[in-house]
Amino acid sequence: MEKRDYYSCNDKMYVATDCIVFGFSADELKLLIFQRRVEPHKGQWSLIGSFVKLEEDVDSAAQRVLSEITGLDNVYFDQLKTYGAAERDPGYRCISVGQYALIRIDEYDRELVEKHGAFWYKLDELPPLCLDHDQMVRDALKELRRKARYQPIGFELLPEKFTLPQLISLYEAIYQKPLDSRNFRKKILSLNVLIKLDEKDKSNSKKGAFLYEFNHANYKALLESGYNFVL
Amino acid sequence: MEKRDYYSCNDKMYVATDCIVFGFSADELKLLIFQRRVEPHKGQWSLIGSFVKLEEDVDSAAQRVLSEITGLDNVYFDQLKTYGAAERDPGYRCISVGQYALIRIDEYDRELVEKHGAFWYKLDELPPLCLDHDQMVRDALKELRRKARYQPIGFELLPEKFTLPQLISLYEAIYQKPLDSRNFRKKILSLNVLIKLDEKDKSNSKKGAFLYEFNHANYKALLESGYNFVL
DNA sequence: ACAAAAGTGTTGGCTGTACACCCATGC
DNA sequence: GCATGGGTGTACAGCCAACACTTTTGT
Repeated sequence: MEKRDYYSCNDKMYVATDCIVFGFSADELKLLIFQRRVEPHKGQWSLIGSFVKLEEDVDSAAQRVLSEITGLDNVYFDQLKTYGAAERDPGYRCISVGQYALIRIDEYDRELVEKHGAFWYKLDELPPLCLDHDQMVRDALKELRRKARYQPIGFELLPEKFTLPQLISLYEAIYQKPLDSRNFRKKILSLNVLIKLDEKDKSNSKKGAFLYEFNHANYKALLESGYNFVL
Repeated sequence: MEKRDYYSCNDKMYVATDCIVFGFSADELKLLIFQRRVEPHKGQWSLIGSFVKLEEDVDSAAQRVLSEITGLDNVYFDQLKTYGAAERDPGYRCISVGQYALIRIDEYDRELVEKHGAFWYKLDELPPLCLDHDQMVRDALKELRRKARYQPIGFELLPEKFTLPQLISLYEAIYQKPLDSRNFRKKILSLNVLIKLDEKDKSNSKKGAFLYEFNHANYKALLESGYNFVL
């Protein structure tokens, strides 16, 4: 960046971005964490993050990190909030922009993840994390629950083709409580954002469950014509 | 800060915080803005903000700025989102944590505000703002609308004692549409978070409207016992 | 034939919304 | 006595929540 610095009488500091990466498999919500590779707190469990570079958007930094560790390029992610307490990082003054990401757990690159020393942990078996990362996880889970009610972001956690029992089980995992399958089906189908396919998935039952796809066009139309639906 | 810098091979940058300051008077939502005093874009209209200092929380920086300009110490504010595009500020690489604040417009220090060259503008008569501040205002308004539905933050914009017609008019200003006063009264009174006083405010009518106070204890209890109310 | 998961409808209660008139007072 | 804003009640509709049985098919 060859620009003049107009602000040089003020303080500069590090800006990091940390990603709270959710996945879903075997009816459980999982989180991707790894062991910190820099001092201080080297070796402690940590969210996946990176410092933001001078010539890089904060969002690009999150995308870069996600892509480095999972091998995925088009991951859904969104900003959570920024953690800016003066003493949050003993390494030096550093603020962190928390972002939460949703990953189709069957698509990520297992080798790449392992090469980086990263692991998927069940949400309720998470070890303690370094710095304020535990707080970030709590905040992200709250935001995921909030957002999943108003936008069908849950689909980001499932494969392209999925069954209704899978979808129900995902929402049960997000809200940590059992849902009534009849009511759930009624609601979700009435939105007209699912395309029923002619295939069945028989991996979980002899009868087999019909596969569905998400209908992006209808969803967009729904949003534009007054989005007052709740899942 | 006399600490060792563990991260010195990474980039440092400026961190600013900008406040989207809402007020309410004469049935209109207003925003506090001022003319930027530093290059580049000196003299252009801008939100109220400051660089964050090394030894200062991001939130403290926002509080400091609000207090400097309005003379108020206990202003309600909350984080909106962080604006981190690499090219957002031509002065140098600088990310900004946007925070929105709600102010009782009758309590702030008029002289102090004027001394800083700040003004209250009606939301729909706002001049163009510098950098990405227009976007911040749009985002803040959206968040204010969202949040006002689930938490009675609207009260932060009214004096300690207020009338129901005032409260209705505030919500009409926030949502930019007329509300049905009977339904609004029913809903808000059923929450049991208002204390009816024996005083009337006769400044707007000969009959006079009863004054109310916000009942913080009942509100807290309501929140704790499963907060499923919507205004 | 039986086990195991998938799929399907109805009802009652509650909540949001639409709607119009009387009340109190100062002038 | 009249003009102005403050305050009140009812009826209908739509939505959410509760609830149990039939279907399919592989073994």
